[in-house]
Amino acid sequence: MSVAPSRQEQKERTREAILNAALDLSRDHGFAQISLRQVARQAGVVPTAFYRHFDSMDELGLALVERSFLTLRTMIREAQGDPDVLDNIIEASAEVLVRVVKQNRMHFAFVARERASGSAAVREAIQRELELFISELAVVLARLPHLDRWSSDDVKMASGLFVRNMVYRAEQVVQMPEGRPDREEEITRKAQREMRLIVLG
Amino acid sequence: MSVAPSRQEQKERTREAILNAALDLSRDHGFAQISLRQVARQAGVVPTAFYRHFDSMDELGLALVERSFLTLRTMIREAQGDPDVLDNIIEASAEVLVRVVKQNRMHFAFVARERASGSAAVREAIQRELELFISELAVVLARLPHLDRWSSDDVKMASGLFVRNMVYRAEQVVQMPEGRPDREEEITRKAQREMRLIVLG
DNA sequence: TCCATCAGTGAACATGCGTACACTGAAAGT
DNA sequence: ACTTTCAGTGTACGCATGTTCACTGATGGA
Repeated sequence: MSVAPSRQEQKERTREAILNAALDLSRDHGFAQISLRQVARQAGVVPTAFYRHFDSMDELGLALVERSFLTLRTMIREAQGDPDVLDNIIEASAEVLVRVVKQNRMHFAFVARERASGSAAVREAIQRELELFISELAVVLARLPHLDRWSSDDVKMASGLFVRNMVYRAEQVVQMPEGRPDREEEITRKAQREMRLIVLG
Repeated sequence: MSVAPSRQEQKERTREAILNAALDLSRDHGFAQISLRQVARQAGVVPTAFYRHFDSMDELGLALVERSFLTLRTMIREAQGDPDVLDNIIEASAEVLVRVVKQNRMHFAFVARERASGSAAVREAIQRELELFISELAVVLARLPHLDRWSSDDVKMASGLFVRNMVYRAEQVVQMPEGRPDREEEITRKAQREMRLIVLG
């Protein structure tokens, strides 16, 4: 027998339901095109209940950006701790990229999609988070054998190229049909070659 | 005294007005979020008149993609003819990029924005055109001093990196405030360094 | 036990939407 | 001179939207 959830717990569950509903609907139509009522319907809640959790769709969007980048940050933190990754950053990071993106397909799809379009608020939030991510990655890259002699500007530039490439490859993985390990391997391989090109430049 | 325009001419003018209205409105809200009625209003035409030119907003979107890539193709054709560009592709192409993007700000903004989001039809059309553009650029790149010994796969990859970089820098130029030649120069310089990094890899 | 809190309800509204339809009147074909 | 064509008009429709408001009833502190 499960105990009755507390008020807080129940509210949190509904909030999650709304976030997931929005993420799910964004997949097909893009976040900017979905309506408050659609989200509420998908979340199994009446439209007005939406306002108990978010003031507007814009706020929902910002919450989704935050949640998505939490995943990305976790990824880079783990990579920093793993000695394998530091020894062999290119091969490892390309593989990690494909794996993590596959596991968090929806979040990456959201970021990749809404980065350039979407509402102004969402777009700006993503741009800011992405800059932050590039800076964080630059710190990791600076400790690489080939790059420890580069100027910090150069490292940051390489980090930027890395991340832009990641975003692009993430788009591909996201658009990739489910049961195609061959396509997946091809993407991993191409990403590796491109990253090598950047780092060995 | 101007002569009365022929039926055809007048129809073409209205078509252009609709295209420009859509491009203009897309700037602020994204193409997918603007309505048929908004476009008609901005074009100075009644909503039902829209149907005399396009079957749906999707078709309007495809027409916009086509028109935007015409600009891009013209650019690369000109670059191919110019000996300056071939001798010195990196410096020249970065400058050309910034200049052309500035002149066709709206078209580039449209492509950059709708590439990842927008309706499925528009998205796919842009993806297709972009692939085509990468192939065309690869032909140009293959004739460069450093790259003439590369495998065609490698050249195409470099071309892909080039174009993705271009799209990214175009996004920046588009978002750039009007009277800021310093920012413009900075973008040109960064783009040059990145392209050099790619080609000399 | 009583009572305040507050997550979720349900009806109502004004508004903007896409599209169907019958129309008008000038241009172009005969 | 006539008739046909057809770009653009004006009305009307059913529908989904965001937001308002008064409400309900279980939770949880007193």
